[in-house]
Amino acid sequence: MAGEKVRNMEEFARMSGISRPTLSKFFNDPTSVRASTRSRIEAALEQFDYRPNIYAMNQNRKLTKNIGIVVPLLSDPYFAEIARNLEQRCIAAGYRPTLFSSHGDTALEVEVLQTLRSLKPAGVLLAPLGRASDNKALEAFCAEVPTLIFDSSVEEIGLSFVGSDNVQFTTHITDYLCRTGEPPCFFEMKTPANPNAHRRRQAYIAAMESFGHTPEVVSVEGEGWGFEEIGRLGGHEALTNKWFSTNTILCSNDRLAIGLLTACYEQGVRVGRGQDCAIRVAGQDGHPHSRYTCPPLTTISHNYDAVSQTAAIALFLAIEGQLSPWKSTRLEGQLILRDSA
Amino acid sequence: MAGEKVRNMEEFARMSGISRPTLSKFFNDPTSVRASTRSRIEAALEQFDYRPNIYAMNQNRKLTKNIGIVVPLLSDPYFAEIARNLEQRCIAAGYRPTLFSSHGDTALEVEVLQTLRSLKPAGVLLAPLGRASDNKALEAFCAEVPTLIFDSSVEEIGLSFVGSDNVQFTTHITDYLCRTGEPPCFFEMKTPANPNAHRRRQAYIAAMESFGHTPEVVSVEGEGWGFEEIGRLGGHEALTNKWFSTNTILCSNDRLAIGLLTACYEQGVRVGRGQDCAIRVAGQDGHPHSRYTCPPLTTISHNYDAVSQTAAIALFLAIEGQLSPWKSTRLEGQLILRDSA
DNA sequence: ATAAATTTTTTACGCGCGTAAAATTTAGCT
DNA sequence: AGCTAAATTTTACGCGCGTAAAAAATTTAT
Repeated sequence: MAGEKVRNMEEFARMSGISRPTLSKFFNDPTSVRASTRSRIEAALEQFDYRPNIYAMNQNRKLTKNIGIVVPLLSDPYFAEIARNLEQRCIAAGYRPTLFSSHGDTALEVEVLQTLRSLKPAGVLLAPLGRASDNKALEAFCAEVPTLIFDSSVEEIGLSFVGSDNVQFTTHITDYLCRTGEPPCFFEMKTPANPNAHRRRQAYIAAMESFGHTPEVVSVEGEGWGFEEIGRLGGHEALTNKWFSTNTILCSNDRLAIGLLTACYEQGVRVGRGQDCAIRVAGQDGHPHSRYTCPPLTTISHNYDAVSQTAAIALFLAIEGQLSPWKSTRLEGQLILRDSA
Repeated sequence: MAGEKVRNMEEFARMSGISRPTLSKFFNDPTSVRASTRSRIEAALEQFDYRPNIYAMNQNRKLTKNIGIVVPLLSDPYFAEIARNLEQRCIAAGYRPTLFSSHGDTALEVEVLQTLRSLKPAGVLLAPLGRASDNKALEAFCAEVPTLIFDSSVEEIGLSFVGSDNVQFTTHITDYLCRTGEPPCFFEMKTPANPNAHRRRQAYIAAMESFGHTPEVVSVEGEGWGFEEIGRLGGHEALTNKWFSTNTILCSNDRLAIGLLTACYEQGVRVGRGQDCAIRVAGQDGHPHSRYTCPPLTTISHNYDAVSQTAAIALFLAIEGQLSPWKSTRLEGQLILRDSA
């Protein structure tokens, strides 16, 4: 690790007494050389400080070891968490992940894809913006680069899709709410950013009807990715105008719920399942912050680990040649019972 | 933009009728060629789909256009937000930023620096882990790569330091709390992750003494970067054992405050400045989430824009040869009054 | 021990672009 | 128009490594 610096592979070949092409093979895949050779190289790496020049490496290689990870909004801890998880898995598998965020902006997402193209990645893990995505650009990109879509599906694009089973999410938590109190109203954005929201609304309606209740959907205005503020403002409006027909509110996602909780606080409405509480609020996503709201938020959580593992493994297999037909994998979530509902 | 693909610069030279060396100059810096030539090249770029191969580009260039951005924990929205801000500034200035997170782990921070080395970046914007950083590794890195330290200072390392004026932060908010109610106790981690926390404690003590009050510091156990949980558990302990000598609590940072608010909720302690409230809680940082706590958190906010602008500009100047002596810039924060205090 | 299979070495070329130096063209100015 | 300064073209080499092919060495099997 420490030791005198070596300028290039040729010099390292001389110093270590191993031919350059063999070293090249080693750095490309350590298991591709005989075990005895490998240990000789590793011993030399201890003595000398040498790392291959990544630019020269990637220049002629048909396939780099780069993997791009793209999320719609890195400042959302949910995406930050899943990105971290994916990043670690890529490193563990010997790839070089690079993190990108579309920052909730269509044009930026397209730019990220452009940047990604020039990185010549072996593969890409992409969570699209959703409704705001430039679908043609996505399609063109997927045709060029092996891309696995996660979180938010966009038709049958890319290698496969891995995400959560939104229908199960909403059905499950709706069922819980119905069994433990008044049936819930559904609180959502009128023009949600991604298709998961539509699935959740539909699942809510279907679940309510199957339980013999009348679904009540409250859709509030608001554009963009500032969900908390949309939830807060929408919450104020809904509370003031008594749009909620029952004392239980299921939010389309946790960030909206967080905003609604703030609105409730600001209107002096007590939230929780206690006798002294006026309404119950539940979210969906298992957002990292949901534990720390007041009251702590009852929600149904993504299986972060399973989603990222499934996505990563599917991409690795595709990169390594194990092509399988397009498939959609949707993982179940887990109900997290807290004080808010 | 759209049009037939061109394989390399030579082919693009033929197609556009402009010599390859001139194109090379153009792609390195568009303003370095005559305006008429520039517009001819830009016209050709509209017709043909060509982007220089970044690997070939960076192979021989003494200085790449890469800039590394390193934060200690990307899943903390505060760092995510400042990283986003820096990223945009780099792009606007014609650089290629790459985002890294140390994920709160010393070994990972060292690994990130290793990875960064092989990227041969023109410069790096680095927010160190702080106490957990491997200072020798940081020093060695800074000696090799132009590095601007931000957020959390580590001796006189790198080009310069840009961050917030923690003394001003704490003095200002302590003053506010003293003027509007009982003087605050100070709530912090016993072994904080970064040096800013020490400055804040000291500034609190100094401020209290200068106002003629007795400082009361409550330090709670807890390791790592799960500040909310540390604040919640420590909050329970402090409330149960009546460690707070006044009804006002100034937290070392917002995430700790968020955890404390949850503890208060769980113990049925009403927080706010109303008559019916038992205690007041304030934070420090202007965390993106602080608006949505219940009650919304009174805090003193970093000047995100100014910090990132100052940091970015300082780095750009250094990269472009305008070397100036090491300097520490600490920017003032702005008090944000909300319901919690 | 000998042949066969595998691995390593030798040799050699090319990737796409940066960059230097000299020759040539173009623009700016009186 | 004529001159100078600046920009562009021509020519040519090199960066560090991937990779192919053939020769040599090593390991494994018989």
